[in-house]
Amino acid sequence: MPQETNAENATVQMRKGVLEFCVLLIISKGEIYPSDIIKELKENNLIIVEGTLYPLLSRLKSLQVLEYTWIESKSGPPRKYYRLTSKGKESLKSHEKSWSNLSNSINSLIKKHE
Amino acid sequence: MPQETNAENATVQMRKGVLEFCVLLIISKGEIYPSDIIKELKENNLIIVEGTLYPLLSRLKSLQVLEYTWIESKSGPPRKYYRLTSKGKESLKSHEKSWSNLSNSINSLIKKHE
DNA sequence: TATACTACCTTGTATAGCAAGGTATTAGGC
DNA sequence: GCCTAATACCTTGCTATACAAGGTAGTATA
Repeated sequence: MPQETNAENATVQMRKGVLEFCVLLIISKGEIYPSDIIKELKENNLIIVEGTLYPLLSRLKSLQVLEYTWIESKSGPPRKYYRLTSKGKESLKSHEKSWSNLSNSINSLIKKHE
Repeated sequence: MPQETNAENATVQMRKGVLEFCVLLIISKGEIYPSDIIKELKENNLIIVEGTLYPLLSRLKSLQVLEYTWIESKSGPPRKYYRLTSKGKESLKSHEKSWSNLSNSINSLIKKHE
């Protein structure tokens, strides 16, 4: 149902803009497969679901920001282990700048208006 | 055209999730009309255009987060001066919490992965 | 061999930002 | 008085993307 009025909506909206950044951050640590990316995001209070992550990973793959290798699992079907390409490392850097600019802007707005 | 690959896209995406918060912050300082809201956002490096702001203000009005008064201008057509309702003040508080949670989550992700 | 679990992926819907274009009021030059 | 510019409000159509829900397939285990 549309037109949420409750408080949770604020959180949801804010998280949207930074998901790609968070995913790049996590992948930058080392090769990882989607289900574990979701787990790690949740541990950091950043909720995400499969229907969001898979299209995001595909998009980043087709933009040559990410690449992956199939690796067999000992406890189930094979997994796609993702890593950053060199383009991905550049992209992460620019996300980091964006984040730092954005949080500076907002923190200064907060200071001005309290 | 879709599928931006350049660095600016990161900034654009991130700003999206926090626009409502920024607008509430600015209005919380005192009555203000749309064109001046845009000016103030720009001064804080948060680009926004009319086609984004007017629908946002209407939405917040219909959710009873904002209210406005028409005030005559000495240099042009009359202006809608917006202010927060009591519901709006609550909403601002929850946005502030969301912002603080989100930036904590992300900053801890950054620390972990550097 | 059937069920549970893990892992991958797709489809349809709603939201929201933006580009572009439109209407109306006032001021100022002539 | 009349035309142009400036200011201010608003709408339409498009696109991107997050999510809910549901689907496919490989592996383990009872």
